[in-house]
Amino acid sequence: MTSVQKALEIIKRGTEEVLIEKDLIEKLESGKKLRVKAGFDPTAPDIHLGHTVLINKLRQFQDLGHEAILLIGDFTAMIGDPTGKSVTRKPLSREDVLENAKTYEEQVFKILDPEKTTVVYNSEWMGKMSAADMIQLAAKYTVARMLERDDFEKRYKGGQSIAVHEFLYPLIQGYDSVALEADIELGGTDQKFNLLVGRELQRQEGQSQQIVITTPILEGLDGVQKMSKSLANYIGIDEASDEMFGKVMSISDDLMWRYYELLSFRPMEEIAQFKKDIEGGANPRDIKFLLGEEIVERFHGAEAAGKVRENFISRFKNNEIPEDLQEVEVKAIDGAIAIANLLKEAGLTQSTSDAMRMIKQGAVKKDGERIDDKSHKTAAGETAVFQVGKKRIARVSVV
RNA sequence: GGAGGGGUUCCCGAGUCGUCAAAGGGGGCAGACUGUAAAUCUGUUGGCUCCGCCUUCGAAGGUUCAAACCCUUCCCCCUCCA
Repeated sequence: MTSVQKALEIIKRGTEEVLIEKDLIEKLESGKKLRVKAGFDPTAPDIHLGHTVLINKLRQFQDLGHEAILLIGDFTAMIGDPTGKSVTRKPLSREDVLENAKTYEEQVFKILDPEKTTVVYNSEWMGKMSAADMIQLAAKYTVARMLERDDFEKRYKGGQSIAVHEFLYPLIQGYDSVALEADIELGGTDQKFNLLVGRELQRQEGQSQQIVITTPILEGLDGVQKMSKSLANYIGIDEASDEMFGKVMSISDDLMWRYYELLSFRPMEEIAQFKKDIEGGANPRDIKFLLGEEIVERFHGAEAAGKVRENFISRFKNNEIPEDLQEVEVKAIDGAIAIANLLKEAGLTQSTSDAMRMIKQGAVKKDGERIDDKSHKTAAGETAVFQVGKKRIARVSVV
């Protein structure tokens, strides 16, 4: 296998589409250091593993010796979001954008090598553009072709509104590729249209057209819907190591392979071997341990990764209470507090009604002892570990 | 501008004056079984000072002993016509 073939194999792993593969091979064969662009809107600074699929791909290019260009879409973010969501997002202030971008960079550099990454802001060139320039840019694309975009088409046919400025977003994103002379652009599958506009604009400028590589949208912990904060099915890269590990352990075995493909840097041959091991009787849980450890190591370092498995086993298998758990203080009324109120005040249940339900269902434990008496009280001065189910736990002091 | 249809608890979706905190499904949570997997079974899914009470059915008023269901006004959404 030639080095180009090897590179191609790494690049294609876990991607949805590569357009056009033949041209990619050509670019790789040229031996040139390729400029690989990936854009981010600095609107939501909290990155979760779903976002890292793309960043991982960028990292792989870095490892292959190419130049990673992290484009922060500060210009676009300041105008507002065009994705056709019913609620128009409020435009961000310059300060918000810069603040978010900074957070973004910090998080992204847990995956990317900062030394080999070029960070650029599209306000750099877009901010200088005059109205006349903008019109000229708009002249390069037709309405008919704009309407080819999936969501535009749907909305147009469905009689829903499309604001004129929404047509400008693909153009701006495409122009970014012209300004950067990108060889390759990475994006989620939902970005495909925008990425292709980049190719078209580059062609008109007489540039070599960028290769478009789309990555799939990662499923969340439920294995069905896309990972997102609002669906509460995500693993944030800032989460505590035990938490992160626990969440990885909670995914289904089927989903594990998806995560391996998109989130792990282990070679695919090794992953294939894991599958064989399981067929031969290995416990899938142990293979999942390895995935969890790799992910924890990436975001928390080797030391943290060395401990998570042990913590996990002692807590869930041996039912031990973890050492560093959340400490909460709760105020007593007349020298004591009823169990339902304590749980609610400690944030372990949503309401006292919810707490009552949990008690009835046998989900509540105090220092490891199940509590099924809802009139149970805890006196002021007492400190105990309270649990609701397996996941909610805290050390509560009554004051 | 004209005609019609609709807004119900996290989502979908029944209900159309009392027996409705509101069927059913989905999702969530919890218990059992496990590997905090899957599958399965069970329970639960507005709030509270929790064997009882309080507040919900787009909003505000009104009729009634009693309304999610009837009336009025308003807000929003959808379909068709122009």
